[in-house]
Amino acid sequence: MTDNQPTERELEALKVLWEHGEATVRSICDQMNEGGQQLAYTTVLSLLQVMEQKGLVAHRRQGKAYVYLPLIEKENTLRQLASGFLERVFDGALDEYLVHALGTRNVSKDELQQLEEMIAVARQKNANPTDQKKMGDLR
Amino acid sequence: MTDNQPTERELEALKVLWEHGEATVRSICDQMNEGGQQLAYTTVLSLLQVMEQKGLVAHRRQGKAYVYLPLIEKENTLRQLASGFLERVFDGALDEYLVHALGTRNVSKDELQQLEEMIAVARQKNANPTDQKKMGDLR
DNA sequence: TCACTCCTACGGGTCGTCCAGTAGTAACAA
DNA sequence: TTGTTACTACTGGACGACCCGTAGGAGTGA
Repeated sequence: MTDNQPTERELEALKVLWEHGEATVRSICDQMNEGGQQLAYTTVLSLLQVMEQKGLVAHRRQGKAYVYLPLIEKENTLRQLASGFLERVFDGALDEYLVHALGTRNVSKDELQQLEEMIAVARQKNANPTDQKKMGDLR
Repeated sequence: MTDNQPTERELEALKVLWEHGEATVRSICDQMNEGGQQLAYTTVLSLLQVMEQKGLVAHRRQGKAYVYLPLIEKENTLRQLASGFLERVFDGALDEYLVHALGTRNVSKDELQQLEEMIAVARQKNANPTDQKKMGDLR
């Protein structure tokens, strides 16, 4: 049913909806344009109409305006986008991705800290305490 | 001039060219189809013709066939794609990206190890910022 | 009633992706 | 020579994503 992945532009609109729960076309348009780009009102309206056809959003009338709300869940969507991109561009090699992402800009100390914590968590998940067949090569 | 980023399909063709240095349309087509998809020969040819117009590749005649070669560099291209995606989808939050990418599948011990090493390198760079002002130009 | 301002609907343009159909050429057999 | 096979490149068009100008409807104040 809903294996329809949003395009990148559609994702922008979804972000607004996820943040606010629901929003009018005008409000979505304004917020999408806060980042510097200038999309016409009708462009955003068309976008939402297509998205509704795909089952990504729904709308209800409020006065003379439409209020749109998201139908798909944020976490799932982002996860699928992240892994899809990783697969298509870096053939699934997470470290390859990271080395390029890290190469672009300076990463703050805090960010590095968070990354390390995430890796620690993943490592714990990985380690299955019941079958420690091998030596203690915890690094 | 060449700020023309390749699309995802174009990137597939570029990967083949980066790996082999240069290749005929037939050979590129075959290798793009190894992953399971089935693109028609003419599809790949059209793709390459468009890419040539964009300045991403060039070709020379070899017998009756065309041999294409890449005009843009791999590392730079991947870096720009990685950071572009990160920016557009995750608003630049590397940890956000990682938590979703990690959530999709199991990450091997080796991969985690490599990730940690990369973070260690980044941390060092942070501590000693004088000698990588030029990182962006070099690779 | 008229002008103004907001809204949605509609049609069309550009670009990326894809391919069927077509035409050219070389090799080889009848 | 003729025609068949097996390659090649080229052309035109379909479709979806993205974008917007314009038309038309509805409310509001003068």
